[in-house]
Amino acid sequence: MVSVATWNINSVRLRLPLVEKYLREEAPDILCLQEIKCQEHQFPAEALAALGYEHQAVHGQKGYHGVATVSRLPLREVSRHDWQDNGEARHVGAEIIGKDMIVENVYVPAGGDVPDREVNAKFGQKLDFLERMTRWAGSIDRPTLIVGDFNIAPLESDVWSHKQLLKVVSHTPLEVDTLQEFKDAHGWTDIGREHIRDPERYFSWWSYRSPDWRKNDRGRRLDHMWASPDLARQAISHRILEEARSWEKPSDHIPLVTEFAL
Amino acid sequence: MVSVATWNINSVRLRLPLVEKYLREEAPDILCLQEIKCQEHQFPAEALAALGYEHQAVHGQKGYHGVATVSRLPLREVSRHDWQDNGEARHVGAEIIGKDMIVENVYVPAGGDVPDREVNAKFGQKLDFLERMTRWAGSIDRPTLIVGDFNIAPLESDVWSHKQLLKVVSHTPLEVDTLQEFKDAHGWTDIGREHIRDPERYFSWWSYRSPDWRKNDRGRRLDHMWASPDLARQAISHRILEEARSWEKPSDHIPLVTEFAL
DNA sequence: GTTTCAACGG
DNA sequence: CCGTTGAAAC
Repeated sequence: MVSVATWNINSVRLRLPLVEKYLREEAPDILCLQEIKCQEHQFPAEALAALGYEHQAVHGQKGYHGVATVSRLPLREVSRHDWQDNGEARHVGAEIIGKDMIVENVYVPAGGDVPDREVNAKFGQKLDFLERMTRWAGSIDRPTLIVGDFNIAPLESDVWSHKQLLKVVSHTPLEVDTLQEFKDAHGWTDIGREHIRDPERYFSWWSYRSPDWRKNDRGRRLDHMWASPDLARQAISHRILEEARSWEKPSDHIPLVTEFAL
Repeated sequence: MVSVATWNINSVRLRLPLVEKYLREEAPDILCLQEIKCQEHQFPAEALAALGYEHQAVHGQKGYHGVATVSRLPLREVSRHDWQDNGEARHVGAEIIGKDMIVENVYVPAGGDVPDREVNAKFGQKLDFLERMTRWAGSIDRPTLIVGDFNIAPLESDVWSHKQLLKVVSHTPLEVDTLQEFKDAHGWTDIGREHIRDPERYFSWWSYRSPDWRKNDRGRRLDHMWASPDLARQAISHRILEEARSWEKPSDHIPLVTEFAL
């Protein structure tokens, strides 16, 4: 059995107590964090090692972005893709020793406000990032799990209002199509949606700007766990921790976890 | 009996819990705050009124400086001097209704790093401020108490090292002389030094930068309470609360309080 | 060292 | 709304 979790933590230093709480209470074997917002030497490596997560692959940068995979199982960092080719720390790949699984931890760019690559360079960069991921996906030759903040909610049931979000970055048809191309390039299985099936409501993020997140529930599913076909068949459970959105000083994202019969 | 306190609070919003603690435990009739660092609409008026300090004269500005006098006794704001003539909120004057006392609450500019008006405009502004106060002092015709952060430590026993601070802004002979001219212009009595007499050590401020403030004790007396001659004769006690420098997330200044037989 | 602001990114 | 940086001020 191997359990893998993913969580956009929005500053791992500020929210170290929440990460510790999560690891203590949920105890996944592997936790993939995005938006750690720190450099590698600032990552709370000892605090997480003290909880048993002594195997770590951290790709940080100053102030923005940054991803980290921490694990109770031995792990070897195998890649740091820069799919935007701009030096931002948005990916780290790790091999889980003795488990025939590669864990790709990714933080797709948010893409700015205007869904038009002509007027908003960030939107173009987001699409470029996905297109380069798609090219990369064709070369995968080992059972792979890719998780993280994809910053796209592909299904109607992935957002609180399909109609109101059609022109909002994260749910535009162009982004959804571009993500679908990535999906097809390797035949990924969307594990989350295998277990919480469309059209059931499934959100992983609620904006800080929208007050009373539980009552108004204006969420989106921006975080994902996708597996290679063979690996996906080993996924035996998947759950999300909505209550984490109500913790003291929360991240705007919640953790997702999948258990594999490995 | 009327007790008046003064405290440079270094952000009243951030340190509201400390102000509340002080008011609950020491219960002066009047508290003069400096460096409230907020606009008037942001001042925690209700919280202080709830403790009985419902009479308030607040002169705030965005982000910097700002003074406030809060009182359990009825009070009427009577002046807001701009002795720098640059719009900064560094003074508020209030009449204590039925007590024949004007309370002038002042925050003298710090004066920058270099004690030379030619190379450091802020030092010149500080001296200008004091000179304009001196001219104003000649016109005082009612029993007056002037308190606040004067940003000058005039006596040798007002600093941890007279020799090492002779060229440090706050203790230069030029500042001390300029302050003395202000003192002479009205015949102010330095109430603090009436009760904790030179050459006894008397500090009201310890820099955040100097670690272990209690052990190294590199303090200065920057905060003062000066009274008109007749009023000074009514001062029956004066004390300082050094322990406030050790409170959680403290101001770098401590509160001073004087009790008057009025 | 501590707090403020402004800018940026989300 | 929340977090980061970097400058300015004390």
